[in-house]
Amino acid sequence: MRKTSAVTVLESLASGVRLDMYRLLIRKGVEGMVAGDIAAALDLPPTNLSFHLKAMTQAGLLTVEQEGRFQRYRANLALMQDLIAYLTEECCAGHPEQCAIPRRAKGTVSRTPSTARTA
Amino acid sequence: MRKTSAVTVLESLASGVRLDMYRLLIRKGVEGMVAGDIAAALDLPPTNLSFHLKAMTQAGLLTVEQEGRFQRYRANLALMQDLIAYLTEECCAGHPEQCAIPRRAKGTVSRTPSTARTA
DNA sequence: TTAATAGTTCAACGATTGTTGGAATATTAA
DNA sequence: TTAATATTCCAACAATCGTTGAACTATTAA
Repeated sequence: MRKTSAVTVLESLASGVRLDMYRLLIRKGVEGMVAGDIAAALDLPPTNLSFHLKAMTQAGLLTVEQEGRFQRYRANLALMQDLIAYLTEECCAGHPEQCAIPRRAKGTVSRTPSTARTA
Repeated sequence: MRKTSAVTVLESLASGVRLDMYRLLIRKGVEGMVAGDIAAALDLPPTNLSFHLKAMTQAGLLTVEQEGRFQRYRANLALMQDLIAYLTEECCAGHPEQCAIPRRAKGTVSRTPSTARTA
């Protein structure tokens, strides 16, 4: 992950509203949620919801898929894993015995339901 | 971790400068770095550096310890772990088989060099 | 004591962000 | 076709954020 991407992802999580949106969607997994249901769950006016959904989708944190007149949003789990790796990269470099952050084996790549952008 | 704390931590990482600062410090582990060396490494004017160090320290992401006329900063690894747990909490709730995010065993707590606030 | 070094605080400014209502677009139902 | 529903786009405004220079405090060296 590049720095600019990491900043964009972090920005798009750094607000109470967007954090709620992301956590709501990550719970739903592959099912995801349509925009209207997210609005209802979090009690947000549609304009505002759309603003945040767009920001998060552009950051890659969410994916969208059209379903008739609904838009279904899903959390992008792979990107979250990349972010976590970026944040903890080379933690305690050269002194793994001091380090409390769990390390992933090198080359470990996990399969994800869907990483592709739908938009 | 509470939502307000998570937002504060994410805000304090959501900028190129602060992300660089954090990643620099997490590499140093328990050694940490004094403010002047951080400024030199990232080529930042002291006023600006101090502004960001303060924000990150108040968010709990960094700890400070005075050493004579120097201030030594260290990354708070425990808080990063809490944040990661918060972000991935209840991922794919009820459908672990769909989920690509690695789960931590319940009750897993890792020892960290220092979690206490020094200031 | 005086001077130098390390770092923080303050005030100001420009830039960016979040929220809102209203208008626009797209899809489905009547 | 027309009307209703779902969602996005646009413009405006207030609020917040990041950067800077100048002034300040604390510690150490001369």
